[in-house]
Amino acid sequence: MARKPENNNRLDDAARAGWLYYVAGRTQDEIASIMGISRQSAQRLVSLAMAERLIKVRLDHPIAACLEAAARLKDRYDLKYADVVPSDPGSDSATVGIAEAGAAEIERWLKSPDPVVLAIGTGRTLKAIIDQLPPMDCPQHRIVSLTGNIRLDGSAAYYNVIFSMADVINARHFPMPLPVLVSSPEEREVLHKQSLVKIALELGARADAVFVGVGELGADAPLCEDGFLAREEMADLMTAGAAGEICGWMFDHDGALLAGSINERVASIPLPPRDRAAVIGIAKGRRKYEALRAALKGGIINGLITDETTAEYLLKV
Amino acid sequence: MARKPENNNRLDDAARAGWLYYVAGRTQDEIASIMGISRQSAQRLVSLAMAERLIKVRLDHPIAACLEAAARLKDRYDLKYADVVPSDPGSDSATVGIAEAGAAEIERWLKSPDPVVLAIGTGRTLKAIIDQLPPMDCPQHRIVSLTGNIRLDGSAAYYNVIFSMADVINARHFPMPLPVLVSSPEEREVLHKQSLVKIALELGARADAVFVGVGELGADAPLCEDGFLAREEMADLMTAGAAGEICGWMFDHDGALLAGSINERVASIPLPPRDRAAVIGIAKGRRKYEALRAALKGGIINGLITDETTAEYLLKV
DNA sequence: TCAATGTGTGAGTAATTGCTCAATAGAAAG
DNA sequence: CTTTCTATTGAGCAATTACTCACACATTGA
Repeated sequence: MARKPENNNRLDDAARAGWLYYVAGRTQDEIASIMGISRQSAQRLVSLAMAERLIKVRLDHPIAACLEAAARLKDRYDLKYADVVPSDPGSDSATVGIAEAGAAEIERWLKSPDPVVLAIGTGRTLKAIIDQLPPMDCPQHRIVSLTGNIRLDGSAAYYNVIFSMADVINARHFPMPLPVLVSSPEEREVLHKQSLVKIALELGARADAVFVGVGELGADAPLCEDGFLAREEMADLMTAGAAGEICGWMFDHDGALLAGSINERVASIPLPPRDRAAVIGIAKGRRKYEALRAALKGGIINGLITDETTAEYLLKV
Repeated sequence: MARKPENNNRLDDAARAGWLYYVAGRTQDEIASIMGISRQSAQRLVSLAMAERLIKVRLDHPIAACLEAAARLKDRYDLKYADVVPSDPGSDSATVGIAEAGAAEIERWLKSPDPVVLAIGTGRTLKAIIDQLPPMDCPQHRIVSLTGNIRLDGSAAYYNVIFSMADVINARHFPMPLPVLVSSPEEREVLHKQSLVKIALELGARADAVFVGVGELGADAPLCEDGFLAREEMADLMTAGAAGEICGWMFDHDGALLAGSINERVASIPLPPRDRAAVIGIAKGRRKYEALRAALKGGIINGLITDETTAEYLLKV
C-alpha cells in the first residue's frame, strides 16, 4: 500500500514524529496512534528525523564545551582517549583539574577485574595524580615505572611516583633502578641487561595503559630543575630542534624522536607502540603547548588529558 | 535536607551524561562505564539533565501542514510573522511547542549584530519561552518589560520574565516598576512621569519587536489567578464585551481596545503601532481561541506563534 | 510482460530504558 | 556518640525502543 507521492512527505512525517517524540515527549506507541501508523513505522520516522538532523539537540552547560573539545581532539589527532576539564583561569597551578581527571582515568583501569599492566612516568603532574588516587586493593594488577628514579649522583629523585602509587593501590610494582640518563649508549646497554631492569623492560613493553607527563624544554624545564640535565645540554638540544620530552625521550616539533644525541643515553623503557596500548599524556598550560602539540602530531601519545584553554590551542594550530 | 555544594557537581555530571546520551549517542550502559557509575545512576543523570532543561531539543523543519497554515494565517490576518507548530492532541500543556518556537524567534532577533530593542510581556507563556532561551551574550541589545511586575499589594509578581531573560542573554534590561493596574487614570499619569518609568515608556515605544502572551478572560483567567483583578471586575468586563487582554489592555470581540473602563487604569506601556514594529502574540489552546481571534481581527498583534489546532480554528472562523 | 531493484511494512525479538522498592550511607538532631 | 531522617543506590522487572527478517508493492528497463 506504499503511497509514494513525494519524498518530502516522508520527511514531513519524520519531522512530525520527531517533534512528538523529542519535544512533546510522547512514546512511539502514542505517536503511532496519533499519526495512524504502526509502532514500527513511528520508530522509523523518529530515527529518520534524527538521521536527517531535523532534530537539533543542544546542551547548555559549561561542561558541554569541554566534551565537544574532547571529541574534536580525538578526531583531529586520532586519539583513543581524550578528556578536557574546565580551565580555572584564576589558578596558575599546573595540575589542578587534570590531576583529578587523570586519577579518575587510572582508577577506571584499576577497577578492571582482569589483570592489567599500567606503566607510568614521573614528574610533578604524575605525582599530583597519584595524590588523587583513592586507596584501592588491586593485587591483580601490576604497575611499572617507565623511567629511572636515580640521579647521576646516586640519590633517589624526589618524585618517586611508582612507590607512592603502589602504596595507595596495593599492587605489585616494578621500579626502574636506573638514572633517567646514563653516560653513554654502551652503559645503557649494560644496565638494561641486568635482570631486574630486564623484567621492568619486558613488563613495560606489555603495558596496557601508559600515563605520562609531557615535559617542556627550556632553562627552567623539569629535567634541568631536577638535576637530570645540565643547562648547556638543554640549550644544545633546543638548537638541535627539540620541542619536548616524555620520560626523557626527546622529540622535535613534528613529534619525531630525535635521532642520536641525548636519546641514546635515555635509560627509560621505550613507550609501547600506539596501536596496541593507550599512551595517555597529561599536561596543561602555556608552557606545555608546543611540547603537547608536537607529541600529538607525531603520535607519541594517543590519549590526552588537558584543560579547556590548552585544548583550544591544540585545536587551533 | 542538605543543600550541598556537591549539588553543582551533580548537575555537571548530569550535563556530561546528557551530552553523552543525546549528543554523542552513547547508551546508558556505556555512559555508566565511562563515568564509572551504575547504569541506573547514569539513567538518573540523563533524566535529570532533561528535567533541569540542560538539554534543549528543537525541530528545524518546516512541516508542510504547519507551514501552509502559517502562510494562510499570514494572508488572512495580514501578519508580518506566523509560525505554527504541530499540535499534540493528548497534551494539555498550554506551552509545549510554542515555547520552543517562541524562543527560536527571539533568538533570531537577538542574533542580529545591529542593536535592537525587544519588548516583552509577561505570563506563563513568556516565562516558558525564556526558559528555552540558550545563554547568549547580547550587550548590544536592550530589552524592556511592557508591563509592571508589582501587584497592588506591593509584592512582585511571580513571572518576573524580564529579569530571567536579561540574566540569560546578558543584555541591558528595563523593567516597569509599576503594578499592572493602578487605582485611577490620574495615578497612572503621575506614575508615568517618574523618570525611570519614562525611560521604559520611551524605549517601549521604539521597540523593534514585541513578544506578548494573549490573555483570555473568565473566572480562571490569569489576571484573576495572579491577583491583579477581582472576579467581580472580570465579570463586569465580560458583560461590557471584553474578549481578551494583552499586557492588561482589554479588547472586545473585534479587537478594539475597550474605551474607558479598566483600560484607563492599565499602567503598561502601550503596544507599538503595528505598521512599524513586529508585535508577536504567542498562545494556543481552546481557551485562547476567542481572545486570539479578536486580537488578530483588530490588528492588535501582527505576528503569531501558535499550534496547528488553534491555527485551524483561526482560519475557519 | 517480466524480472530486477529499491523502498516500505509488520512481526518477532533483542537491546535499552524507566520505574519501584528495599537497603544503605551520610548528615542533622539529640 | 547515638538516633533519626532523608537522599541515594542497586536490583529486579516492566515498558519502551531498536533491529532483523521476510515479504509486498511500486518503478524501471530489457
